[in-house]
Amino acid sequence: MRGRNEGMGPWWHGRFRGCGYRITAGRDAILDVLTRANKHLSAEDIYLKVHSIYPAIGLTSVYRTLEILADMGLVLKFDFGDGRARYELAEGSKSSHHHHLVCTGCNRVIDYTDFIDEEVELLKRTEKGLSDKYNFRITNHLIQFYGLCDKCAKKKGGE
Amino acid sequence: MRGRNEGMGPWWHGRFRGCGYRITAGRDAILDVLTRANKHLSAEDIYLKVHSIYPAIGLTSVYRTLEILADMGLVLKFDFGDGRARYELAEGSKSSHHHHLVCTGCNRVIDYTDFIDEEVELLKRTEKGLSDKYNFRITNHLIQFYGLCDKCAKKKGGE
DNA sequence: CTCATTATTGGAAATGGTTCCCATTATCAA
DNA sequence: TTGATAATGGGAACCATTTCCAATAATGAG
Repeated sequence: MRGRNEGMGPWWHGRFRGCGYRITAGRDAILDVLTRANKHLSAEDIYLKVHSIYPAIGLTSVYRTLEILADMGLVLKFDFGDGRARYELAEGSKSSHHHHLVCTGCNRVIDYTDFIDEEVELLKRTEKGLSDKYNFRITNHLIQFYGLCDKCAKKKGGE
Repeated sequence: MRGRNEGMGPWWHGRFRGCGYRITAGRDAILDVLTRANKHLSAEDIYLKVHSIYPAIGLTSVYRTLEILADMGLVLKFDFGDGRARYELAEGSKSSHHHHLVCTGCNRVIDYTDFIDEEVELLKRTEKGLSDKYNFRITNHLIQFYGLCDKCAKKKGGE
């Protein structure tokens, strides 16, 4: 039952301290929500969930913390085209590496893990090539497919 | 000098008419700017450029036209993370298919065409698989790499 | 443990890209 | 030419995200 880190707090405390950031109740709560969530959440989603655990939280702090987390690479920030950013914990906890399939009709997002291995393998090679050629330190990649889900295809696409 | 379509107007008139849209001076000017541009432009960039050709244009019309163009697949809309969307003509005119390398430090964007063939080949296969499995009609894909360009890497990344 | 330093906070206001509204104008088919 | 109506543009509305700042809380030193 007990993990290997009893007495030393959650896994991310070390990361935070290592970067000179303080541990606060708000940040604890945000990380808690993110760890629990298995979907990509908007800042407001996160704010609401955190608020029910820790009502003193402010939306501003949510944004600030998410920015820090994204900078540290603990959180990935996505844009699915509906005007608000989505956040999800970078792989490590529950979530495995996946990419997104976005319906441009209803904004539904499907996480897929199929083909991921092949994709990641190619991406690694491409990353290497690009890093060398353009002298970039690549830290991340984004792959998304856009299209219409079955429902939206029926509505719009003829028939 | 003369193209093969003298007398019948620009290439996109047909596409527009085919979709039931009217041809207007503003739309002409917007397409003109987009065709000329070889970079991804923001809506405001486009507005300013069009404004110098056709001062009567309004920003609202630029947004409206871009949305139509994106829906028709003539224009691709990108988010590079700086809070404003970028648009570029889908391949066909000058531009060849490319992907983007985005510097998270200074927001510089590099278009690259290296590795594209391999990537596109894999993407095609993946698209096929995803379409079948999730019953999606995939119309588009997005690949971007994020990282720090040489300059930003020097500033931030130690040294 | 206490204190001082200073990062962090939350609320309200500001920002800024994008969309909405609507009276006016322009396109296009007949 | 004309009528139906799509398209326009300007300003206001919208809304996610940032900024500002005085109050608060986390941390390290003593």
